[in-house]
Amino acid sequence: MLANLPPNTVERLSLYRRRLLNFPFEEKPFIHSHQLAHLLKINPAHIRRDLMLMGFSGDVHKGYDIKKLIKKIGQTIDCKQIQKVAFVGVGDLGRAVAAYFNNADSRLKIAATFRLTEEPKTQYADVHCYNISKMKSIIRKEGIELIVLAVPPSFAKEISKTIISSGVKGILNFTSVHLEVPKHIYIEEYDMISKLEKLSYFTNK
Amino acid sequence: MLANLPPNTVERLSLYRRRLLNFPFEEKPFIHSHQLAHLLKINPAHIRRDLMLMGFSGDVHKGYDIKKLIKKIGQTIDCKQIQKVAFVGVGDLGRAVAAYFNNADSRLKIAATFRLTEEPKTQYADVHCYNISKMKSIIRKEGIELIVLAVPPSFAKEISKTIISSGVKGILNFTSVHLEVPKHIYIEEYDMISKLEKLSYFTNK
DNA sequence: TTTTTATTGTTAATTAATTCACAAATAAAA
DNA sequence: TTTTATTTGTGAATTAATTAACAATAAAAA
Ligand SMILES: NC(=O)c1ccc[n+]([C@@H]2O[C@H](COP(=O)([O-])OP(=O)(O)OC[C@H]3O[C@@H](n4cnc5c(N)ncnc54)[C@H](O)[C@@H]3O)[C@@H](O)[C@H]2O)c1
Ligand SMILES: NC(=O)c1ccc[n+]([C@@H]2O[C@H](COP(=O)([O-])OP(=O)(O)OC[C@H]3O[C@@H](n4cnc5c(N)ncnc54)[C@H](O)[C@@H]3O)[C@@H](O)[C@H]2O)c1
Repeated sequence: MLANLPPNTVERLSLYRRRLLNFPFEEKPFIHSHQLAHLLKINPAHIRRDLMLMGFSGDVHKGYDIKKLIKKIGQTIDCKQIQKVAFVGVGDLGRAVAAYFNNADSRLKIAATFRLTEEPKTQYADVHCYNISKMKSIIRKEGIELIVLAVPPSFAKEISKTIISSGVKGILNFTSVHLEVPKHIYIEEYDMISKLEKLSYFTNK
Repeated sequence: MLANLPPNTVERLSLYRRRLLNFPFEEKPFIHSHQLAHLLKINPAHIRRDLMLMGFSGDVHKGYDIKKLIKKIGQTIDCKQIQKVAFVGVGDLGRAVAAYFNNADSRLKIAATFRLTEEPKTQYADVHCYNISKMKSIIRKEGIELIVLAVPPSFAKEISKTIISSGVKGILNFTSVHLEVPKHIYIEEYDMISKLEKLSYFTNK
């Protein structure tokens, strides 16, 4: 359980949980590996293997107890205490992610959002939206460890420097800008266009 | 070049292109594998291998000619003719992706967007925004092949049925809902929260 | 009761992805 | 001219991810 899980397993466990939370488990409290696999379009052996890595067991006939599984995934991948997240840049993308995030059950908590001006709104995702100039002090005061960065590309580099010097542990970078970060900061990037272009390539054979 | 490239290579080639398009190649027309690798935080051998798979060669001392490389990536991963894309759901997320998309250079073209009502705006990303009721006929009339789906979860299943029956080839599904699609339709899903939860897991060791 | 059927847990096998390592090439330095 | 230093291109090695396979189990059917 405390063993180091492979990155892909961690990501899948998170996906299993989200799907299961949307599953009518009050009526159907158990699920088989092939059923969950079907929902996620992956191989059933994958699921059994991932759950095994967590040390989670199902019933050989009933399958997996969904409530227990959701709980176990939490114990495995969630941090022990609440870990605070800030959104830097709350335009279309930041707002979409923040809203989506607020529905998700986990031990991550949005503690602040930052943008250039405080107007016209001072709250997003039920937390205060501060002017970017207050970012460093608030990250420190609140003990924010994770950042979702979604500012316009032209500001990304400059803002990332402030973020890094505030002592965060991880950044999910949505800007397409290369950020120079020290090794102890974990950075994850994502590009939706590359997904679309991949889709295009493979639909054209 | 027409060889089947590994999925991860296709995705990376797209990323290389986006980074290179943001690179000042008018002043610095060549780039070395280790420089590009640094920008993308990957291994230089990775880059050399991916370019080799495309059949692209660099100069052993100057490195890779950036303009030529961008062109070669296009010839390799872009479709031959323009391939049309529609955005179904143009809320925060759909708008963010559509706007980002419009900056990106490729042979994909947003041909229409759809949402529940036509008000208050009838254009997004410079194309007309139609009422969802017109989706099927417009997908067919325009020959739209790819869909970016970003509607509220409660509508996703129903809307996906219409999309499928319209004869598209691929769907990039941002809703967290399981969609039943026939095998000949390529579907790609993405979940930002699982990325954040992964970030959380690995920043906590 | 016995047989059939289905599913888990797990090891082994396979496949895919990544990285290493180095020959070949050649510009720049000595 | 000769040496040194780099960097590409690529096969080989390694590592990670995925899938197959099946013994063990026990419910359900016969
Ligand atoms: N990776 C992807 O797939 C992807 C997809 C869409 C958008 N993007 C990128 O995400 C970023 C945000 O996109 P968007 O559509 O939400 O943009 P947007 O213009 O709607 O929002 C930008 C946000 O950043 C804030 N901001 C602007 N300047 C700032 C500053 N100096 N300091 C702090 N905050 C500032 C604005 O107040 C606003 O909240 C862009 O960089 C865009 O290119 C990436
Ligand atoms: N995968 C992820 O990481 C991720 C992240 C954020 C949001 N999401 C999901 O993406 C979707 C969109 O999120 P959002 O924040 O943009 O939501 P939103 O409410 O801002 O936008 C929804 C859009 O869908 C349109 N719509 C509503 N009902 C419709 C119908 N019946 N037919 C056609 N269009 C309809 C609306 O007009 C609007 O344009 C949601 O399902 C959300 O859960 C996923």
